[in-house]
Amino acid sequence: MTSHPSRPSRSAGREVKEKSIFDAARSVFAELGFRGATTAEIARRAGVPKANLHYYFPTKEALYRAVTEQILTAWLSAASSFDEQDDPAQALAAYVGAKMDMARADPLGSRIWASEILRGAPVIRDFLETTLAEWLSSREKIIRRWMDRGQIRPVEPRYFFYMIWATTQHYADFETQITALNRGKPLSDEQFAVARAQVIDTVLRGILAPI
Amino acid sequence: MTSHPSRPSRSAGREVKEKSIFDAARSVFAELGFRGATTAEIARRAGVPKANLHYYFPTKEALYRAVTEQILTAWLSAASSFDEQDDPAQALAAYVGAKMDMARADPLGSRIWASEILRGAPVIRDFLETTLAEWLSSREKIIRRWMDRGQIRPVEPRYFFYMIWATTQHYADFETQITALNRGKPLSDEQFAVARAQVIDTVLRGILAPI
DNA sequence: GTCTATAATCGGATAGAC
DNA sequence: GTCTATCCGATTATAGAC
Repeated sequence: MTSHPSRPSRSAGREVKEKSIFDAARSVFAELGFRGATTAEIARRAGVPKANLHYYFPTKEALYRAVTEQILTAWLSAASSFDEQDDPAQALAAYVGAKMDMARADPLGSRIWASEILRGAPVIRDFLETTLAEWLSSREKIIRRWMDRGQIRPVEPRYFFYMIWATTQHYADFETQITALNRGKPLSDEQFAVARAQVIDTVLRGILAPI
Repeated sequence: MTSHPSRPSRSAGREVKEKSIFDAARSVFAELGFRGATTAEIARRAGVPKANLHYYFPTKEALYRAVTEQILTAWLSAASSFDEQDDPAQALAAYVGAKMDMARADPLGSRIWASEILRGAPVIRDFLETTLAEWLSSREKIIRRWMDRGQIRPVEPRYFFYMIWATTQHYADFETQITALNRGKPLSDEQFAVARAQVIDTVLRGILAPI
């Protein structure tokens, strides 16, 4: 009975193989985008025959959607790190720090997002227009409250968030360039820690009202 | 004699057609990257038969190299906007402003650069490791001189430049996302002017030593 | 569930008439 | 210089044996 489970989810081997395909897909999509990626290359990196890949994920698009789905889920959980705290410095430092940690922990996710945006966001457009837009609006209100209280300088909240997103994601999306400018070596943990602290500090100094 | 010039450069029609292919290539490479782009789609957008494209640019890679070549040239001319002036605020404001203007004037160039970095920079790697690295080193010295004089706060110059690059290029690379977050409308000239001013202001406040 | 073989289509590039 | 017709390798996906 258990040797040939009709429902694949029962098999532990399935999960392992599915994950290796999934991970390989992430790396190929991150490098080459949806159109540039080939199922042959994904299968090669996963170490499975191409037909096997199509058994687990019927089409290239289904695989791509599964990958983006996971990225949006991860984004949602990280977005909550921006809590409505009373102290803007503390809240912003936590948020920017979390974004830097994400870029470090999952650079591929950031790159797939970037690539999807570059091609016009056909798959995640709805997410951008609904979930992301709502999130941004709600945070905008918090920022404006801080401004009204004189806790931060007056800024246009949207452009302020774009700066945070751009700067933090840059460490993932442009890792190739950063490495090339670092004598060919990826940033060490120590270097990244310095960059992380400096990004937080510069962002805060840029927006906090001088005492 | 002139009706069938042996050297194509003699023909004015050639320049027009070459440019339309070149421009179409820029837009397709910016959206889909080198691998994702197809010569058929480039020819379609240029309004020429595919074979005609291959007459002017023998291979897809030759066309891509011509496109990147132009981007590196544009970068070099913009890089000089960071002059060794005595006043850091003035020099940095000019540089950041110039970068914002570039992102607005030529978003495609920025996107092609981003896409090239995402795939590991096979074509511009040498440029990154030589020209760009040297430029960064020389500017780093200027920044350190300003720090020594107490004109700006102590920062790691490299990460400071990464923030400038990331933030300014974000307006080109993530235009799709920014538009989606702006009720589906691209930033107007007025909105962009606000963003531009705010980016300059925030960067300066983040690094300038409080008086 | 797995994987070799293959169908069907796409994409880069060229031949050769005009 | 231009462009239709076409070659041929690459690519997505499936058939069908195991």
